[in-house]
Amino acid sequence: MRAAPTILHLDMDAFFAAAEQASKPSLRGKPVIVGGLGPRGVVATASYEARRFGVHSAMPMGQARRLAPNAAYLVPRFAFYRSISEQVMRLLGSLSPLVEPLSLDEAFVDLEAGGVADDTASARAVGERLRADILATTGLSGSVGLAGSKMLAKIASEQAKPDGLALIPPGTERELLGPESVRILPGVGPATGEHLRRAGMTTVSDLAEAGEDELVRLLGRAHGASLYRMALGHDDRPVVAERDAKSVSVEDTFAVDLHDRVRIRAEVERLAERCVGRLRASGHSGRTIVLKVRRFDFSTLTRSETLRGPTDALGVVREAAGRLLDSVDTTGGVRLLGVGVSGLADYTQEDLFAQSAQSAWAELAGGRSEDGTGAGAAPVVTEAVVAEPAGPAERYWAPGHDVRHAVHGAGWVQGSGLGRVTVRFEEPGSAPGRVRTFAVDDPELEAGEALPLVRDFVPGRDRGPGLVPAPVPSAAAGRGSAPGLTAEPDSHPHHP
DNA sequence: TCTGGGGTCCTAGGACCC
DNA sequence: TCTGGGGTCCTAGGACCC
Repeated sequence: MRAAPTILHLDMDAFFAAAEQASKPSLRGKPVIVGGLGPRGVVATASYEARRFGVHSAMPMGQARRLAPNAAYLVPRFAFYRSISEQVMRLLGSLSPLVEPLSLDEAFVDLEAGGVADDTASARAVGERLRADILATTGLSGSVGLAGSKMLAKIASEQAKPDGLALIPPGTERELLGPESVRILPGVGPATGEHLRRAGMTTVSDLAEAGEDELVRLLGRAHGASLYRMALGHDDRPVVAERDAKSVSVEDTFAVDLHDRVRIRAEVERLAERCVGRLRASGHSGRTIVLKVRRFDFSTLTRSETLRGPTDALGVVREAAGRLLDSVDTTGGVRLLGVGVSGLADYTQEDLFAQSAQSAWAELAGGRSEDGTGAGAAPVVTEAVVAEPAGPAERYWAPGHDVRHAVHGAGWVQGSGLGRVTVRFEEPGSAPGRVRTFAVDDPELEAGEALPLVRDFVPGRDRGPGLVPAPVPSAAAGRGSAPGLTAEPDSHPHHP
Protein backbone atom coordinates (compact mmCIF):
# COMPACT_ATOMS: atom_id res chain seq x y z
CA MET A 1 0.00 0.00 0.00
CA ARG A 2 1.84 3.08 -1.11
CA ALA A 3 1.18 6.69 -0.27
CA ALA A 4 0.87 7.83 -3.90
CA PRO A 5 -1.38 6.30 -6.59
CA THR A 6 1.51 5.05 -8.71
CA ILE A 7 0.22 1.61 -9.61
CA LEU A 8 -1.57 1.76 -12.93
CA HIS A 9 -3.98 -0.80 -14.32
CA LEU A 10 -4.84 -0.66 -18.00
CA ASP A 11 -7.85 -2.48 -19.43
CA MET A 12 -8.69 -2.13 -23.10
CA ASP A 13 -12.40 -1.54 -23.72
CA ALA A 14 -14.25 -4.56 -25.18
CA PHE A 15 -10.94 -5.39 -26.77
CA PHE A 16 -11.70 -8.09 -29.36
CA ALA A 17 -14.95 -6.48 -30.46
CA ALA A 18 -13.42 -2.99 -30.58
CA ALA A 19 -10.53 -4.28 -32.69
CA GLU A 20 -13.00 -5.79 -35.13
CA GLN A 21 -15.01 -2.58 -35.31
CA ALA A 22 -11.87 -0.56 -35.96
CA SER A 23 -10.86 -2.98 -38.67
CA LYS A 24 -14.31 -3.17 -40.33
CA PRO A 25 -15.87 0.28 -40.83
CA SER A 26 -19.34 -1.10 -41.52
CA LEU A 27 -19.46 -2.50 -37.96
CA ARG A 28 -18.75 0.73 -36.11
CA GLY A 29 -21.58 1.68 -33.79
CA LYS A 30 -23.24 -1.69 -34.29
CA PRO A 31 -23.51 -4.73 -32.01
CA VAL A 32 -20.54 -7.03 -32.56
CA ILE A 33 -20.06 -10.36 -30.84
CA VAL A 34 -16.77 -12.26 -30.99
CA GLY A 35 -16.61 -15.87 -29.91
CA GLY A 36 -16.99 -19.51 -30.86
CA LEU A 37 -19.54 -19.87 -33.65
CA GLY A 38 -19.94 -23.65 -33.40
CA PRO A 39 -22.91 -25.32 -31.73
CA ARG A 40 -21.21 -25.12 -28.33
CA GLY A 41 -19.54 -21.74 -28.64
CA VAL A 42 -19.59 -19.00 -26.04
CA VAL A 43 -19.16 -15.23 -26.24
CA ALA A 44 -15.57 -14.03 -25.79
CA THR A 45 -16.33 -10.32 -26.08
CA ALA A 46 -19.44 -8.32 -26.85
CA SER A 47 -19.20 -4.71 -28.03
CA TYR A 48 -20.90 -2.11 -25.85
CA GLU A 49 -23.71 -1.92 -28.42
CA ALA A 50 -24.25 -5.67 -28.01
CA ARG A 51 -24.15 -5.45 -24.22
CA ARG A 52 -27.24 -3.27 -24.37
CA PHE A 53 -29.10 -6.41 -25.51
CA GLY A 54 -27.88 -8.24 -22.43
CA VAL A 55 -25.08 -10.12 -24.17
CA HIS A 56 -21.93 -10.63 -22.12
CA SER A 57 -18.76 -12.67 -21.95
CA ALA A 58 -19.05 -16.42 -21.32
CA MET A 59 -22.69 -16.47 -22.43
CA PRO A 60 -23.60 -19.43 -24.66
CA MET A 61 -23.69 -18.25 -28.25
CA GLY A 62 -27.21 -19.58 -28.78
CA GLN A 63 -28.49 -17.34 -26.04
CA ALA A 64 -26.62 -14.37 -27.51
CA ARG A 65 -28.24 -14.99 -30.89
CA ARG A 66 -31.67 -14.99 -29.32
CA LEU A 67 -30.95 -11.71 -27.53
CA ALA A 68 -29.22 -9.96 -30.43
CA PRO A 69 -30.20 -11.69 -33.67
CA ASN A 70 -28.99 -8.80 -35.81
CA ALA A 71 -25.53 -8.48 -34.31
CA ALA A 72 -22.42 -9.30 -36.33
CA TYR A 73 -20.99 -12.63 -35.19
CA LEU A 74 -17.28 -13.09 -35.69
CA VAL A 75 -14.67 -15.69 -34.88
CA PRO A 76 -11.67 -14.40 -32.89
CA ARG A 77 -8.47 -13.47 -34.77
CA PHE A 78 -5.81 -13.88 -32.13
CA ALA A 79 -2.82 -13.04 -34.29
CA PHE A 80 -4.43 -9.70 -35.06
CA TYR A 81 -5.29 -8.97 -31.43
CA ARG A 82 -1.77 -9.97 -30.42
CA SER A 83 -0.22 -7.49 -32.80
CA ILE A 84 -2.31 -4.69 -31.31
CA SER A 85 -1.50 -5.92 -27.83
CA GLU A 86 2.22 -5.71 -28.60
CA GLN A 87 1.84 -2.06 -29.60
CA VAL A 88 0.06 -1.34 -26.34
CA MET A 89 2.58 -3.27 -24.24
CA ARG A 90 5.39 -1.34 -25.90
CA LEU A 91 3.80 1.89 -24.76
CA LEU A 92 3.52 0.53 -21.23
CA GLY A 93 7.15 -0.59 -21.38
CA SER A 94 8.15 2.99 -22.10
CA LEU A 95 6.69 4.02 -18.73
CA SER A 96 8.36 1.46 -16.51
CA PRO A 97 10.48 -1.67 -16.51
CA LEU A 98 7.84 -3.18 -14.23
CA VAL A 99 4.96 -4.12 -16.54
CA GLU A 100 2.87 -7.16 -15.64
CA PRO A 101 0.61 -8.30 -18.48
CA LEU A 102 -2.44 -10.23 -17.29
CA SER A 103 -3.75 -11.02 -20.75
CA LEU A 104 -3.68 -9.53 -24.24
CA ASP A 105 -5.69 -6.52 -23.13
CA GLU A 106 -4.77 -5.93 -19.52
CA ALA A 107 -1.66 -5.07 -17.51
CA PHE A 108 -0.31 -3.51 -14.34
CA VAL A 109 2.43 -0.88 -14.51
CA ASP A 110 4.54 0.34 -11.59
CA LEU A 111 4.91 4.04 -12.37
CA GLU A 112 7.13 4.69 -9.37
CA ALA A 113 9.65 2.07 -10.47
CA GLY A 114 9.66 3.73 -13.88
CA GLY A 115 10.36 7.10 -12.34
CA VAL A 116 7.53 8.72 -14.30
CA ALA A 117 5.22 9.55 -11.39
CA ASP A 118 5.54 10.01 -7.65
CA ASP A 119 2.37 11.86 -6.70
CA THR A 120 -1.28 12.14 -7.60
CA ALA A 121 -0.91 14.86 -10.19
CA SER A 122 1.95 13.24 -12.09
CA ALA A 123 0.27 9.82 -11.99
CA ARG A 124 -2.92 11.24 -13.46
CA ALA A 125 -0.98 13.06 -16.16
CA VAL A 126 0.87 9.87 -17.13
CA GLY A 127 -2.40 7.95 -17.24
CA GLU A 128 -4.11 10.49 -19.45
CA ARG A 129 -1.16 10.68 -21.81
CA LEU A 130 -1.05 6.89 -21.99
CA ARG A 131 -4.68 6.77 -23.02
CA ALA A 132 -4.07 9.34 -25.72
CA ASP A 133 -1.02 7.45 -26.98
CA ILE A 134 -2.91 4.16 -27.10
CA LEU A 135 -5.66 5.80 -29.13
CA ALA A 136 -3.15 7.38 -31.48
CA THR A 137 -1.15 4.22 -32.12
CA THR A 138 -3.91 1.61 -32.15
CA GLY A 139 -7.11 3.52 -32.80
CA LEU A 140 -8.63 1.86 -29.72
CA SER A 141 -9.61 3.10 -26.29
CA GLY A 142 -8.41 1.74 -22.99
CA SER A 143 -9.44 2.57 -19.46
CA VAL A 144 -6.92 3.37 -16.76
CA GLY A 145 -7.10 2.87 -13.01
CA LEU A 146 -4.61 4.47 -10.64
CA ALA A 147 -4.20 3.63 -6.97
CA GLY A 148 -1.71 2.70 -4.30
CA SER A 149 -2.18 -1.05 -4.82
CA LYS A 150 -2.95 -3.55 -7.53
CA MET A 151 -6.35 -4.38 -6.15
CA LEU A 152 -7.50 -0.78 -6.03
CA ALA A 153 -5.97 0.08 -9.39
CA LYS A 154 -7.98 -2.72 -10.98
CA ILE A 155 -11.15 -1.66 -9.23
CA ALA A 156 -10.49 1.88 -10.44
CA SER A 157 -10.09 0.87 -14.09
CA GLU A 158 -13.35 -1.04 -13.83
CA GLN A 159 -15.09 2.11 -12.58
CA ALA A 160 -13.47 4.13 -15.35
CA LYS A 161 -14.92 2.00 -18.15
CA PRO A 162 -15.44 2.63 -20.92
CA ASP A 163 -12.85 5.06 -22.22
CA GLY A 164 -12.04 6.73 -18.92
CA LEU A 165 -9.57 7.19 -16.10
CA ALA A 166 -10.22 6.79 -12.39
CA LEU A 167 -7.89 7.48 -9.50
CA ILE A 168 -8.38 6.28 -5.95
CA PRO A 169 -6.57 8.59 -3.54
CA PRO A 170 -4.59 6.58 -1.01
CA GLY A 171 -6.30 6.81 2.37
CA THR A 172 -9.82 6.57 0.95
CA GLU A 173 -9.69 2.81 0.29
CA ARG A 174 -11.73 1.60 3.25
CA GLU A 175 -14.58 4.03 2.93
CA LEU A 176 -14.73 3.34 -0.79
CA LEU A 177 -14.68 -0.45 -0.45
CA GLY A 178 -16.85 -0.78 2.65
CA PRO A 179 -20.33 -0.55 1.09
CA GLU A 180 -19.37 -2.54 -2.04
CA SER A 181 -20.36 -6.15 -2.63
CA VAL A 182 -17.80 -8.77 -1.62
CA ARG A 183 -17.74 -9.71 -5.31
CA ILE A 184 -15.69 -6.60 -6.05
CA LEU A 185 -12.68 -8.22 -4.38
CA PRO A 186 -10.34 -10.29 -6.54
CA GLY A 187 -10.69 -13.96 -5.71
CA VAL A 188 -14.36 -13.75 -4.72
CA GLY A 189 -16.31 -15.56 -7.42
CA PRO A 190 -19.77 -17.12 -7.44
CA ALA A 191 -18.92 -19.91 -4.99
CA THR A 192 -17.12 -17.80 -2.39
CA GLY A 193 -19.74 -15.07 -2.77
CA GLU A 194 -22.51 -17.54 -2.01
CA HIS A 195 -20.53 -19.05 0.85
CA LEU A 196 -20.13 -15.62 2.42
CA ARG A 197 -23.73 -14.71 1.80
CA ARG A 198 -24.91 -17.79 3.70
CA ALA A 199 -22.67 -16.69 6.54
CA GLY A 200 -24.42 -13.33 6.49
CA MET A 201 -21.70 -11.33 4.77
CA THR A 202 -22.50 -9.42 1.61
CA THR A 203 -20.43 -6.26 1.77
CA VAL A 204 -16.71 -5.65 2.14
CA SER A 205 -17.25 -4.02 5.54
CA ASP A 206 -19.01 -7.20 6.69
CA LEU A 207 -15.75 -9.03 6.00
CA ALA A 208 -13.66 -6.48 7.85
CA GLU A 209 -15.97 -6.73 10.86
CA ALA A 210 -15.98 -10.53 10.82
CA GLY A 211 -12.26 -10.60 11.45
CA GLU A 212 -9.48 -12.78 10.11
CA ASP A 213 -10.14 -15.83 12.29
CA GLU A 214 -13.72 -16.08 11.13
CA LEU A 215 -12.78 -15.78 7.44
CA VAL A 216 -10.01 -18.36 7.79
CA ARG A 217 -12.43 -20.74 9.48
CA LEU A 218 -14.90 -20.21 6.65
CA LEU A 219 -12.63 -20.20 3.62
CA GLY A 220 -9.34 -21.78 4.61
CA ARG A 221 -5.96 -20.46 5.60
CA ALA A 222 -4.73 -18.76 2.43
CA HIS A 223 -8.00 -17.50 1.05
CA GLY A 224 -9.36 -16.28 4.38
CA ALA A 225 -6.24 -14.40 5.35
CA SER A 226 -5.80 -12.71 1.98
CA LEU A 227 -9.46 -11.78 1.81
CA TYR A 228 -9.32 -10.18 5.22
CA ARG A 229 -6.38 -8.04 4.17
CA MET A 230 -8.11 -7.06 0.95
CA ALA A 231 -11.25 -6.09 2.87
CA LEU A 232 -9.15 -3.66 4.90
CA GLY A 233 -7.76 -2.24 1.69
CA HIS A 234 -4.37 -3.81 2.39
CA ASP A 235 -2.58 -5.20 -0.65
CA ASP A 236 1.20 -5.24 -0.90
CA ARG A 237 1.53 -7.48 -3.95
CA PRO A 238 4.31 -6.12 -6.13
CA VAL A 239 4.07 -5.62 -9.87
CA VAL A 240 6.05 -8.55 -11.30
CA ALA A 241 7.39 -8.27 -14.82
CA GLU A 242 8.34 -11.84 -15.65
CA ARG A 243 6.53 -14.91 -14.48
CA ASP A 244 7.59 -18.40 -15.50
CA ALA A 245 4.97 -20.57 -17.11
CA LYS A 246 3.86 -23.49 -14.95
CA SER A 247 1.94 -25.57 -17.45
CA VAL A 248 0.95 -25.91 -21.09
CA SER A 249 -2.34 -27.43 -22.17
CA VAL A 250 -4.72 -27.77 -25.09
CA GLU A 251 -8.33 -28.87 -25.13
CA ASP A 252 -11.19 -29.28 -27.56
CA THR A 253 -14.92 -29.29 -27.07
CA PHE A 254 -16.59 -31.35 -29.76
CA ALA A 255 -19.66 -30.25 -31.67
CA VAL A 256 -21.30 -33.55 -30.73
CA ASP A 257 -20.35 -35.94 -27.95
CA LEU A 258 -17.84 -38.64 -28.82
CA HIS A 259 -18.74 -42.23 -28.04
CA ASP A 260 -16.40 -44.31 -30.17
CA ARG A 261 -13.34 -45.35 -28.15
CA VAL A 262 -11.17 -45.46 -31.26
CA ARG A 263 -12.13 -41.92 -32.18
CA ILE A 264 -11.60 -40.74 -28.61
CA ARG A 265 -8.13 -42.25 -28.57
CA ALA A 266 -7.30 -40.62 -31.91
CA GLU A 267 -8.41 -37.23 -30.57
CA VAL A 268 -6.28 -37.64 -27.45
CA GLU A 269 -3.29 -38.37 -29.69
CA ARG A 270 -3.99 -35.28 -31.80
CA LEU A 271 -4.20 -33.17 -28.65
CA ALA A 272 -0.92 -34.65 -27.41
CA GLU A 273 0.68 -33.54 -30.68
CA ARG A 274 -0.63 -30.01 -30.36
CA CYS A 275 0.38 -29.85 -26.72
CA VAL A 276 3.93 -31.02 -27.41
CA GLY A 277 4.15 -28.57 -30.31
CA ARG A 278 3.31 -25.72 -27.96
CA LEU A 279 5.55 -27.09 -25.22
CA ARG A 280 8.53 -27.18 -27.55
CA ALA A 281 7.76 -23.80 -29.05
CA SER A 282 7.95 -22.35 -25.55
CA GLY A 283 11.31 -24.02 -24.93
CA HIS A 284 10.06 -26.19 -22.10
CA SER A 285 9.81 -29.80 -21.12
CA GLY A 286 7.71 -31.17 -18.31
CA ARG A 287 7.32 -34.06 -15.91
CA THR A 288 3.59 -34.40 -15.37
CA ILE A 289 1.14 -35.36 -18.10
CA VAL A 290 -2.51 -34.49 -17.51
CA LEU A 291 -5.55 -35.83 -19.32
CA LYS A 292 -8.81 -33.94 -18.96
CA VAL A 293 -12.19 -35.40 -19.81
CA ARG A 294 -15.53 -33.63 -19.70
CA ARG A 295 -18.39 -36.06 -19.99
CA PHE A 296 -21.79 -35.73 -21.63
CA ASP A 297 -23.24 -34.46 -18.34
CA PHE A 298 -20.52 -31.77 -17.97
CA SER A 299 -18.87 -33.63 -15.10
CA THR A 300 -15.13 -33.10 -15.49
CA LEU A 301 -12.27 -35.24 -14.34
CA THR A 302 -8.50 -35.19 -14.68
CA ARG A 303 -5.96 -38.00 -14.55
CA SER A 304 -2.25 -37.32 -14.27
CA GLU A 305 1.02 -39.20 -14.36
CA THR A 306 4.40 -37.91 -13.27
CA LEU A 307 7.46 -39.16 -15.12
CA ARG A 308 10.88 -39.64 -13.58
CA GLY A 309 12.28 -36.80 -15.61
CA PRO A 310 11.04 -33.96 -17.80
CA THR A 311 10.27 -34.68 -21.42
CA ASP A 312 9.28 -32.85 -24.56
CA ALA A 313 9.00 -36.03 -26.61
CA LEU A 314 5.77 -36.56 -28.49
CA GLY A 315 5.87 -40.35 -28.11
CA VAL A 316 6.26 -40.11 -24.36
CA VAL A 317 3.44 -37.62 -23.90
CA ARG A 318 1.15 -39.44 -26.31
CA GLU A 319 1.65 -42.78 -24.60
CA ALA A 320 1.18 -41.34 -21.14
CA ALA A 321 -2.04 -39.66 -22.24
CA GLY A 322 -3.17 -42.96 -23.77
CA ARG A 323 -2.52 -44.82 -20.53
CA LEU A 324 -4.44 -42.20 -18.60
CA LEU A 325 -7.35 -42.56 -21.00
CA ASP A 326 -7.42 -46.30 -20.27
CA SER A 327 -8.40 -45.48 -16.69
CA VAL A 328 -11.39 -43.32 -17.67
CA ASP A 329 -14.92 -44.54 -18.22
CA THR A 330 -16.32 -42.79 -21.28
CA THR A 331 -19.66 -44.53 -21.57
CA GLY A 332 -22.39 -42.00 -22.11
CA GLY A 333 -20.17 -39.83 -24.27
CA VAL A 334 -17.45 -37.23 -24.02
CA ARG A 335 -17.87 -33.54 -24.89
CA LEU A 336 -14.33 -32.33 -24.19
CA LEU A 337 -10.84 -33.79 -24.17
CA GLY A 338 -7.66 -32.06 -23.09
CA VAL A 339 -3.97 -32.88 -22.73
CA GLY A 340 -1.56 -30.85 -20.64
CA VAL A 341 1.99 -30.92 -19.33
CA SER A 342 2.99 -29.35 -16.02
CA GLY A 343 6.00 -29.43 -13.78
CA LEU A 344 7.84 -27.49 -16.47
CA ALA A 345 11.60 -27.43 -16.61
CA ASP A 346 13.45 -24.68 -18.36
CA TYR A 347 15.55 -26.98 -20.44
CA THR A 348 15.31 -27.65 -24.14
CA GLN A 349 16.35 -30.52 -26.33
CA GLU A 350 19.77 -28.98 -26.78
CA ASP A 351 20.48 -29.79 -23.15
CA LEU A 352 22.33 -33.04 -23.74
CA PHE A 353 23.43 -33.41 -20.16
CA ALA A 354 19.87 -33.35 -18.94
CA GLN A 355 18.89 -35.81 -21.64
CA SER A 356 21.53 -38.37 -20.86
CA ALA A 357 20.87 -38.09 -17.17
CA GLN A 358 17.24 -38.68 -17.98
CA SER A 359 18.01 -41.80 -20.05
CA ALA A 360 20.10 -43.18 -17.23
CA TRP A 361 17.21 -42.70 -14.87
CA ALA A 362 14.92 -44.54 -17.24
CA GLU A 363 17.25 -47.52 -17.40
CA LEU A 364 17.69 -47.60 -13.66
CA ALA A 365 13.98 -47.53 -13.13
CA GLY A 366 13.35 -50.18 -15.76
CA GLY A 367 15.74 -52.54 -13.97
CA ARG A 368 13.84 -52.63 -10.70
CA SER A 369 10.25 -52.85 -11.66
CA GLU A 370 9.31 -55.89 -9.61
CA ASP A 371 6.08 -54.25 -8.48
CA GLY A 372 5.12 -53.41 -12.02
CA THR A 373 5.18 -49.68 -11.59
CA GLY A 374 8.57 -49.39 -13.22
CA ALA A 375 7.37 -51.21 -16.28
CA GLY A 376 4.17 -49.22 -16.34
CA ALA A 377 5.87 -45.87 -16.05
CA ALA A 378 6.78 -44.01 -19.19
CA PRO A 379 10.15 -44.74 -20.68
CA VAL A 380 11.71 -41.31 -20.64
CA VAL A 381 12.90 -40.92 -24.18
CA THR A 382 13.45 -37.92 -26.37
CA GLU A 383 12.72 -37.53 -30.03
CA ALA A 384 14.32 -35.43 -32.70
CA VAL A 385 11.25 -34.26 -34.52
CA VAL A 386 7.65 -33.48 -33.75
CA ALA A 387 5.31 -33.88 -36.66
CA GLU A 388 3.00 -30.89 -36.78
CA PRO A 389 -0.46 -31.81 -37.95
CA ALA A 390 -1.16 -30.52 -41.43
CA GLY A 391 -3.81 -27.86 -41.89
CA PRO A 392 -7.14 -28.60 -43.49
CA ALA A 393 -6.94 -28.98 -47.24
CA GLU A 394 -10.34 -27.55 -48.14
CA ARG A 395 -10.99 -23.83 -48.09
CA TYR A 396 -13.03 -22.65 -45.16
CA TRP A 397 -13.99 -18.99 -44.98
CA ALA A 398 -14.38 -18.11 -41.31
CA PRO A 399 -16.67 -15.16 -40.57
CA GLY A 400 -14.63 -12.05 -39.90
CA HIS A 401 -11.42 -13.20 -41.54
CA ASP A 402 -9.55 -11.06 -44.02
CA VAL A 403 -9.57 -11.85 -47.71
CA ARG A 404 -8.25 -10.27 -50.87
CA HIS A 405 -9.93 -10.37 -54.26
CA ALA A 406 -7.98 -9.92 -57.46
CA VAL A 407 -10.40 -7.27 -58.70
CA HIS A 408 -12.16 -5.84 -55.64
CA GLY A 409 -9.23 -5.71 -53.23
CA ALA A 410 -9.25 -6.12 -49.44
CA GLY A 411 -12.32 -7.27 -47.56
CA TRP A 412 -13.59 -9.67 -44.96
CA VAL A 413 -15.84 -12.70 -44.87
CA GLN A 414 -19.32 -11.82 -43.76
CA GLY A 415 -20.64 -15.34 -44.05
CA SER A 416 -20.42 -18.54 -46.04
CA GLY A 417 -22.46 -21.61 -46.77
CA LEU A 418 -24.06 -23.59 -49.58
CA GLY A 419 -20.92 -23.26 -51.64
CA ARG A 420 -20.93 -19.47 -51.47
CA VAL A 421 -18.98 -16.90 -49.52
CA THR A 422 -20.11 -13.34 -48.92
CA VAL A 423 -17.42 -10.68 -48.68
CA ARG A 424 -17.63 -7.06 -47.59
CA PHE A 425 -15.01 -4.94 -49.31
CA GLU A 426 -13.66 -2.37 -46.90
CA GLU A 427 -10.57 -1.80 -44.77
CA PRO A 428 -9.67 0.14 -41.60
CA GLY A 429 -9.33 3.56 -43.21
CA SER A 430 -12.12 3.25 -45.75
CA ALA A 431 -15.78 4.14 -45.75
CA PRO A 432 -18.21 1.29 -45.06
CA GLY A 433 -17.94 -1.04 -48.02
CA ARG A 434 -20.16 -3.07 -50.31
CA VAL A 435 -20.99 -6.74 -50.17
CA ARG A 436 -20.40 -9.27 -52.94
CA THR A 437 -20.92 -13.01 -53.10
CA PHE A 438 -18.64 -15.58 -54.73
CA ALA A 439 -18.30 -19.32 -55.09
CA VAL A 440 -16.19 -20.69 -52.22
CA ASP A 441 -13.62 -21.93 -54.74
CA ASP A 442 -13.43 -18.68 -56.73
CA PRO A 443 -9.81 -18.55 -57.92
CA GLU A 444 -9.72 -14.76 -57.64
CA LEU A 445 -10.35 -14.93 -53.89
CA GLU A 446 -7.59 -15.59 -51.39
CA ALA A 447 -6.92 -15.28 -47.67
CA GLY A 448 -5.71 -11.78 -46.77
CA GLU A 449 -3.58 -10.10 -44.15
CA ALA A 450 -4.91 -8.10 -41.24
CA LEU A 451 -4.32 -4.44 -42.09
CA PRO A 452 -3.02 -1.96 -39.52
CA LEU A 453 -5.76 0.02 -37.79
CA VAL A 454 -3.80 3.26 -37.85
CA ARG A 455 -2.33 3.71 -41.29
CA ASP A 456 0.62 5.90 -40.38
CA PHE A 457 1.67 4.00 -37.32
CA VAL A 458 5.41 3.40 -37.41
CA PRO A 459 6.71 1.23 -34.58
CA GLY A 460 9.59 2.93 -32.81
CA ARG A 461 8.94 6.39 -34.13
CA ASP A 462 9.35 9.16 -31.60
CA ARG A 463 6.44 9.49 -29.31
CA GLY A 464 7.60 12.35 -27.18
CA PRO A 465 9.70 12.50 -24.05
CA GLY A 466 9.59 9.44 -21.87
CA LEU A 467 7.86 7.36 -24.47
CA VAL A 468 10.68 5.59 -26.22
CA PRO A 469 9.25 2.19 -27.12
CA ALA A 470 10.81 -0.61 -25.11
CA PRO A 471 10.80 -4.36 -25.76
CA VAL A 472 7.48 -6.05 -25.26
CA PRO A 473 7.35 -8.04 -22.03
CA SER A 474 7.62 -11.63 -23.18
CA ALA A 475 4.74 -12.82 -21.08
CA ALA A 476 2.41 -10.83 -23.29
CA ALA A 477 3.15 -13.00 -26.28
CA GLY A 478 3.23 -16.29 -24.42
CA ARG A 479 -0.09 -15.94 -22.71
CA GLY A 480 -3.42 -14.86 -23.94
CA SER A 481 -4.17 -17.09 -26.86
CA ALA A 482 -7.44 -17.42 -25.07
CA PRO A 483 -10.79 -15.86 -25.79
CA GLY A 484 -12.75 -14.23 -23.04
CA LEU A 485 -9.86 -12.01 -22.16
CA THR A 486 -11.75 -8.81 -22.31
CA ALA A 487 -14.32 -9.86 -19.81
CA GLU A 488 -14.99 -7.41 -17.07
CA PRO A 489 -15.64 -9.04 -13.71
CA ASP A 490 -18.98 -7.38 -13.11
CA SER A 491 -20.37 -8.26 -16.49
CA HIS A 492 -18.81 -11.68 -16.49
CA PRO A 493 -21.04 -14.11 -14.68
CA HIS A 494 -19.41 -17.41 -15.40
CA HIS A 495 -21.66 -20.37 -15.82
CA PRO A 496 -21.78 -22.55 -12.72
C1' DT B 1 -28.18 -24.96 -29.96
C1' DC B 2 -26.79 -25.14 -22.19
C1' DT B 3 -22.43 -24.05 -20.82
C1' DG B 4 -14.74 -22.17 -24.64
C1' DG B 5 -9.89 -22.37 -23.89
C1' DG B 6 -5.96 -21.08 -21.57
C1' DG B 7 -4.11 -20.52 -17.35
C1' DT B 8 -3.14 -19.88 -11.79
C1' DC B 9 -3.44 -21.11 -6.97
C1' DC B 10 -5.17 -23.81 -3.02
C1' DT B 11 -6.66 -27.96 -0.38
C1' DA B 12 -6.72 -32.57 1.22
C1' DG B 13 -5.41 -37.28 1.67
C1' DG B 14 -2.08 -40.93 1.15
C1' DA B 15 2.69 -42.50 0.44
C1' DC B 16 7.05 -42.21 1.92
C1' DC B 17 11.00 -40.73 4.56
C1' DC B 18 13.64 -39.42 8.57
C1' DT C 1 6.59 -51.88 19.58
C1' DC C 2 -0.46 -49.22 21.59
C1' DT C 3 1.41 -45.31 18.21
C1' DG C 4 5.12 -39.21 16.87
C1' DG C 5 5.64 -35.63 14.15
C1' DG C 6 7.13 -33.10 10.37
C1' DG C 7 8.36 -32.54 5.50
C1' DT C 8 7.80 -33.51 0.64
C1' DC C 9 5.80 -35.55 -3.33
C1' DC C 10 1.89 -37.09 -5.94
C1' DT C 11 -2.97 -37.09 -7.31
C1' DA C 12 -7.62 -35.15 -7.82
C1' DG C 13 -10.65 -31.65 -7.56
C1' DG C 14 -12.32 -26.95 -7.07
C1' DA C 15 -12.40 -21.91 -7.37
C1' DC C 16 -11.09 -18.20 -9.89
C1' DC C 17 -9.38 -15.14 -13.68
C1' DC C 18 -9.47 -13.28 -18.49
